[in-house]
Amino acid sequence: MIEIGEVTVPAATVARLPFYLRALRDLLSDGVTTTSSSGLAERSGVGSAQLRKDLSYLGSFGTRGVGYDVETLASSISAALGLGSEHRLAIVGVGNLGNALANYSGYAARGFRLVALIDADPDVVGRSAAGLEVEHSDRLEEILAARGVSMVILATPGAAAQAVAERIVACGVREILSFSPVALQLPDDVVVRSVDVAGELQILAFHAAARHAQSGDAVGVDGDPAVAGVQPSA
Amino acid sequence: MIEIGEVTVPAATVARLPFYLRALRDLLSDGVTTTSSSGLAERSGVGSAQLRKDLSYLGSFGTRGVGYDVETLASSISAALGLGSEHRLAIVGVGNLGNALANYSGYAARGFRLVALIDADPDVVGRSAAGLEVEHSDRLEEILAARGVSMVILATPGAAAQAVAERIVACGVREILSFSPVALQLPDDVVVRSVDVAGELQILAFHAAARHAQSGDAVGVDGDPAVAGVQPSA
DNA sequence: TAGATTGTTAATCGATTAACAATC
DNA sequence: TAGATTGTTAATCGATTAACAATC
Repeated sequence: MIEIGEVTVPAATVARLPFYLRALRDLLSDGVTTTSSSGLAERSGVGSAQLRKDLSYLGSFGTRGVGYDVETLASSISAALGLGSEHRLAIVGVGNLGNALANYSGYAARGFRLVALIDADPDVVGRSAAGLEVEHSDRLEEILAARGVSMVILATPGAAAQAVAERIVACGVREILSFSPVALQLPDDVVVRSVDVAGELQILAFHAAARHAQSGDAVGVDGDPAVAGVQPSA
Repeated sequence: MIEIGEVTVPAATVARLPFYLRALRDLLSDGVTTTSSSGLAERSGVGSAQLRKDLSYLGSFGTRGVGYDVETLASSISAALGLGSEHRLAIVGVGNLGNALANYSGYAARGFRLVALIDADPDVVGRSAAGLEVEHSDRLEEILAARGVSMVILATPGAAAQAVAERIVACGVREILSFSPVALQLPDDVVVRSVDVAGELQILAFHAAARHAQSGDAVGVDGDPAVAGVQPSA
């Protein structure tokens, strides 16, 4: 659970808010002004009861008998997600993946501003991407402070991740999105979200193995949120 | 839950197996031959009770009073994940991100073999990455069949994702790792894992907002697996 | 034997789902 | 009013945690 003011929002709910927001924005750009919990739920890949329950943690945004105003609900969720204020973002580790993430064009539209690219490799330092020059990690502390970075995407090799993460945290950063496949050991007040591509593939491999064991042996799949044709964020 | 043979494995457990496997491989390369549930749990970023419970779904691999043989346990988890057989992988959508994923060097070591790169953009078709040439999506069906693809990484723009996913599923592929931020509507027997970078950043933004509301307003964080300094896969 | 550590049980906790009263 | 749809309650379900007997 995550408490905001007097309100407590389950972690699982928070993880679904971006889905609702995206579905609402899609509706908006289709010119749809009103939607129901079942319509929005279908677009988001969840059940309508779950959608209504999730929204109920944030407040009461709909009209009984009518549904939700798409624009109002989008603003409310966006506000709940703290997307009103700009979040200044640095990418640390500008290899293949870091570079691809730097070139992602959706940051601004979502309230994020990429303000620094940092790497330890002299061959990478000095290159530019997304209008920024890659700077040397020797100057990490200085750069994070000067640019007011509050969030970091960590895309270094696994071996470097822990040490770099500690330096980042020492600069006061408390939100990290890590692509390094290691369990970072950091203070409890630091929020780390991890994306592990190889791990995701292994989970898929497990499902494939279960499927094969099933036909011929006796296997089935049951109640796994990751197993439905559609499902929210890992 | 996911049933394998007579055994049922909770989805949450499956999602942690890759962490244990990685930690075990790290131990192996450090020359460590034996570990305890608490030692391995710490490396994996989970509690020791959870680790033992997770392993108990797969079987009994340790020795009371002693611990686990690192190599044996790694093999057992690897087998459970179905990494014994090779999984043939295609990347559909070879933009920034798809290209970065193509250049990822860890597939082979993890039992995956990248056998095709497919894109719809004539400017991208014909380029090469990771020793493969990007082929046109007009020939998607033909390519997936000819190469025996069983798993696909989908990294197309959101607008194309649903249609392309349907074609992929029509080819018999049942495991998809999607980087497109849309809720794919696919048959229930298709397993979709989704990675949404912008969504992850939004979740971090929510935590940042909660933190700020906390100091000065009254907010706290409570029991969120994503909130601990270390935590498993999104 | 004494110490250590597993595997499992039972209790707790959190998340999901179904149903429905409130109400537009 | 009749129909529709929300917001919420209560029941179910699944996951985590703590504790401990089994046993090396």
